[in-house]
Amino acid sequence: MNKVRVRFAPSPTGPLHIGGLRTALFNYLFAKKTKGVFMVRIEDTDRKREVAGAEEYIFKSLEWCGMQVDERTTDNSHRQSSRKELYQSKARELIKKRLAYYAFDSEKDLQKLRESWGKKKETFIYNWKTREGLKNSLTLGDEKANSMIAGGKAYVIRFLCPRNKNVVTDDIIRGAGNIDSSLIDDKILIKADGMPTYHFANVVDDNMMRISHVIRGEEWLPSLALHVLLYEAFGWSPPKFAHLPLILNPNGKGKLSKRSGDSSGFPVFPLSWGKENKILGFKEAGFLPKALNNYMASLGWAAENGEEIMNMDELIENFKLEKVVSAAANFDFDRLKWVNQKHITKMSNEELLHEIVKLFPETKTLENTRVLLAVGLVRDRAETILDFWELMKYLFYAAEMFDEKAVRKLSEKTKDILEQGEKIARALKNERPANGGEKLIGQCLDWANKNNIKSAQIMMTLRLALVGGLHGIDLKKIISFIGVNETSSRFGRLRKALD
RNA sequence: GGCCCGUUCGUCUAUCGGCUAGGACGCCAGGUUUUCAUCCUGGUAAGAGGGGUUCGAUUCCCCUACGGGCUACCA
Repeated sequence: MNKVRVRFAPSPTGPLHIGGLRTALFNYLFAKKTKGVFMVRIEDTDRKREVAGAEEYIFKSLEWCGMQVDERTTDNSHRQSSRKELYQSKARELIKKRLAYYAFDSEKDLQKLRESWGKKKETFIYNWKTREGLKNSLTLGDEKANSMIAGGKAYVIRFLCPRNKNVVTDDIIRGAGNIDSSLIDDKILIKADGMPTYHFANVVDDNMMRISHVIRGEEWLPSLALHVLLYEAFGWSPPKFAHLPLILNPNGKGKLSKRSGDSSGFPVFPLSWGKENKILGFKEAGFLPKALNNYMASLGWAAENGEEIMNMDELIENFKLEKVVSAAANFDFDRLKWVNQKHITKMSNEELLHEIVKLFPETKTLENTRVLLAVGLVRDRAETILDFWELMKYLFYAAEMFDEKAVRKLSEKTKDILEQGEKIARALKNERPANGGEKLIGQCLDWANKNNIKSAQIMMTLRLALVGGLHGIDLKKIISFIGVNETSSRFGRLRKALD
């Protein structure tokens, strides 16, 4: 078998979203699995839709996800816009072979035709059915067409789609298919501005770049027959195709979109985007790239050994293109969070701290060993990296506010409890910090016992004083971490707050 | 409208004609945690409908329904 060469071919029309990223991932996994080459090609043939910064965003996103591009040029050649002349000369080859022709119909004319056909409840298609009544080099003759072009008349180059031909297609994921070529239109190959359309540039480039497998989204399935016809027209053998299932909105209605992410409160982009990075990405929301990759891979594919939590190496190891499912998958944010949490549990405290510092620069001002210790204390509770600061804040700073609901649960003996706590804490000030929690809580419970106070009540009171709410890690661990002095002062703070 | 693709628990999926349909997320219950989580144990819940083929269909074929995609000088 020839060496595998695959490409991820996005359009720089905006931030890459999770659908495109998943396509990139499956290309990458397949390339790595087969020791092949992973390339990126920027399909920027529509200058009107090009968005500044989008290309950079694509590369940054791939980098963040850990998908290294194997062949990356230093010039412009990864952009289709750099190859305008090539496509034009290729289109002329087809004209010479009488497999393509010039057309002069204006966009307005065509639009009118579509409208009038629409009124008849029919669809206008520019092909065998209609081309003979339209303005093109087939009806006008070569001579006339050439002189029009020489005279500066705007033109496009169209593919002369054969009639009544059964086009057989094959797909690694979906198997064989066949389509009647009479249904396909004479696709524009070269637009009036001289740029190629997607279909043409795509076929020419895949051939020139010796792409072995085209792995792309399902939305391209309807044009597969056209592409096959194009390869045939050139006499090229086509690559193998694999059309990936789409990622749908959580409710299954439509392709996953930014809008649904907004309204349901989850990101759809890997990195932040927009003015002042207004739109949050998965990165900023505290997701690990390996978790995102893991989750994206699970949309439409499952490892044969049943493994659910995999890093990139394991994904590559287990990946099989032919095992990708053909049905579209609904995006499920809850499951992504679970995958992320599982990846967090596999990381060391040091690795976690490294990630936390990136999201919370303020932690840099704190003593490193203390933060590391805190990370170890709270790590089991984190779903995302973004959760960490909220989870360990109280280990570094006393709460500014006390949870109101919790305050209402306090008994009339609260002040006694806190005063007693302060007394016990003061008496323990020479104790080794590590023992502080154990001793302090032990003595408080003894005292509570003797004074007819329920242990649950005293624990709740002390927790509220130390944390500011009724959540958080074991009280003994908190006290040992912050020390008896700080503990005493926090007891005092709550006592004063209740005055 | 036309064409294409799809349809297994609410969700992601397993099943290469033998199924008491498995796993995971979520949800519910219990246990651990003197809190909240984590964690553990258990539970809930599915092959769209109708025809074939077959000794036997979730699995193969056809029809219908539903969903999605495409139908541009966008990709």
